[in-house]
Amino acid sequence: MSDLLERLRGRGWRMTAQRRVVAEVLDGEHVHLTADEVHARAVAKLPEISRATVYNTLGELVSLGEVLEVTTDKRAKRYDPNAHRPHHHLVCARCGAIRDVHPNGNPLADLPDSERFGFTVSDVEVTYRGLCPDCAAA
Amino acid sequence: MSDLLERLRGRGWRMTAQRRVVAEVLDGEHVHLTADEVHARAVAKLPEISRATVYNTLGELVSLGEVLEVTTDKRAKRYDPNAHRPHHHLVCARCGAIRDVHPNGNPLADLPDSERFGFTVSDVEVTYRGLCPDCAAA
DNA sequence: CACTTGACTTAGACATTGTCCATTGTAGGA
DNA sequence: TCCTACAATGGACAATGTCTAAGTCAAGTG
Ligand SMILES: [Mn+2]
Ligand SMILES: [Mn+2]
Ligand SMILES: [Zn+2]
Ligand SMILES: [Zn+2]
Repeated sequence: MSDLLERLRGRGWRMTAQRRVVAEVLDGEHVHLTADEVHARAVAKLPEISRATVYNTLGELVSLGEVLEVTTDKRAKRYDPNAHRPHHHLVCARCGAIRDVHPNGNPLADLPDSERFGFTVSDVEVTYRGLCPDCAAA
Repeated sequence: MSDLLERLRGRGWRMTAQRRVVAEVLDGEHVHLTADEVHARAVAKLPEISRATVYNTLGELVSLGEVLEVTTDKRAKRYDPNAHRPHHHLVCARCGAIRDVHPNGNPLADLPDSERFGFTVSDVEVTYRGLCPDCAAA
């Protein structure tokens, strides 16, 4: 994550202990934490960090394009550090586990003009749902 | 919507003024109202209907498969009476307008086994985003 | 290194969306 | 018409997210 911290510093970010900790928490593959989960993990490293700062920092990271906001469930937004390789999501309907996936083809091309209603279509999100191996076994 | 009411009566639903009004509100093409929007429209027809009843009734309609829950924005769930023809959604990123769309192809087939991580994949949701004609003009 | 300043953090109030429960009301059958 | 199980109600509560006023501090300046 020092890559991320370097980029942020280069963008004029003031480097604080709080921001460093949030950036550290958002590291890894298939990481899709809610704001409160980020806060809980950040508190473990920096007990006095506040909820508001976690929300603020996540919002800034999203604005900067360094983190994606994903809404695979109807409850809380999730924050995804894998912002550099476009991808979609596979979600377990039972336990909520989320994996990054890279489907073949281009779903944008599958939407004919007659189904665009004059919209300028620029983006598409695909969410696959099913049961993860553990939940399917149970 | 008397189709819907007939089906519901056939399923043993007790018919109340409240349920009738909620069913009436959920009629039409490209209808994707939030619970509070449904409540506001229901109140116009039946002033004493409560918020809890609207939530309860929507939940029941979803359980019965007569209405779909869609989460095209990160705020409130939306309720979609078009539950009988599978479809996806096209959303204006600026004003939130939502249209039902029917893309070509089968996105499930575009997810290779190597990208399924052992999941049993059963469903896929596709959300197209862009600007509606009005918002693109502005 | 000390100073300064505006950006950052904090705690908690507030807002929105949704759920739950005890009480009251009523649809529909006997 | 009466009964009763099911439904509606209002309000408390919960979860998630936003906002603000006041205090704090990173980092540039000299
Ligand atoms: Mn992801
Ligand atoms: Mn729809
Ligand atoms: Zn699972
Ligand atoms: Zn629009």
